[in-house]
Amino acid sequence: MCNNSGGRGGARAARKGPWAENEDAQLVWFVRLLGERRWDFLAQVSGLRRTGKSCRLRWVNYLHPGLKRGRITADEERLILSLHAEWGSRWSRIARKLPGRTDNEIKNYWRTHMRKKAQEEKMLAKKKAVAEASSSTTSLTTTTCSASATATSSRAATTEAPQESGTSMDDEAEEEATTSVSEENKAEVVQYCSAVDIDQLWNDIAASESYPEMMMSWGSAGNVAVAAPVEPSSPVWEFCEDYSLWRIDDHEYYNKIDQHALN
DNA sequence: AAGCAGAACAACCGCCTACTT
DNA sequence: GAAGTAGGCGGTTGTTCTGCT
Repeated sequence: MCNNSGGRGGARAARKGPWAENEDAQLVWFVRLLGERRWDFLAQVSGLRRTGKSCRLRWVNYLHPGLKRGRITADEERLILSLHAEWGSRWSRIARKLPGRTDNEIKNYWRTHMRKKAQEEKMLAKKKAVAEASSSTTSLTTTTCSASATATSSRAATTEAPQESGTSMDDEAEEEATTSVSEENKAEVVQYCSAVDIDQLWNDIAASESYPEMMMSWGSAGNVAVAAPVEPSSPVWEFCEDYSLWRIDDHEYYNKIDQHALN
């Protein structure tokens, strides 16, 4: 029903594969400007040769400022386990209970860790059941298998806790340091964006027959990096350019952030 | 150092639902 | 109410990273 390329007049073939840094920067810039909506439109006017879907996914899973990077902690794992036991594969729902984690992240984590554990437990239980007298163990259902798997995994997670929690502490400290800076930066962005009423902007865009040209005139034209100096110069873009905003998991980036905060 | 296997992560695809016209 | 569209979701695949031999 919904075609990926969607939107009006999308003649160019959408680009696929890994995102380049300039694409990320471009996306961040336009999301800050236009908000997290109308992804097809955003994809079109930003000059990114990506589908709206792809843009949204990139933003939600990788570029969103609220994202927590680093390994899933023992606490998070326990939460995932219990929520998965309750809701099943409702990843987005589970993700809402884990601030800073995306459904994709949790889904991947489950695939690589938990499912394997669950399967192992299942196999063990099966072997055990076969080994034992078949008469007494006929009531071993799939449900109980997975339940025991969950319980065991949970226990395993607890034993791993010391090592993992150490990492998470570091991550949290690091994240906290970053957050304070990004808040500062956000303030700059908000200050800039508040100069323009975004809703009014959307209305104007909707009313305009030639909105792509209108947007292009802002300096997208397929390359914000080059066109960025157009008036008014965006603090977002400057920040992206100077501090590689898109590489939010990069330690070097964090260091730069800290330096930026001190200046 | 090279090769391999498994883990981790990023991205795409297809379907579904909610919303708009 | 029907049709079309945008966005969200879960499943899956492809790529990169990491540790081991």
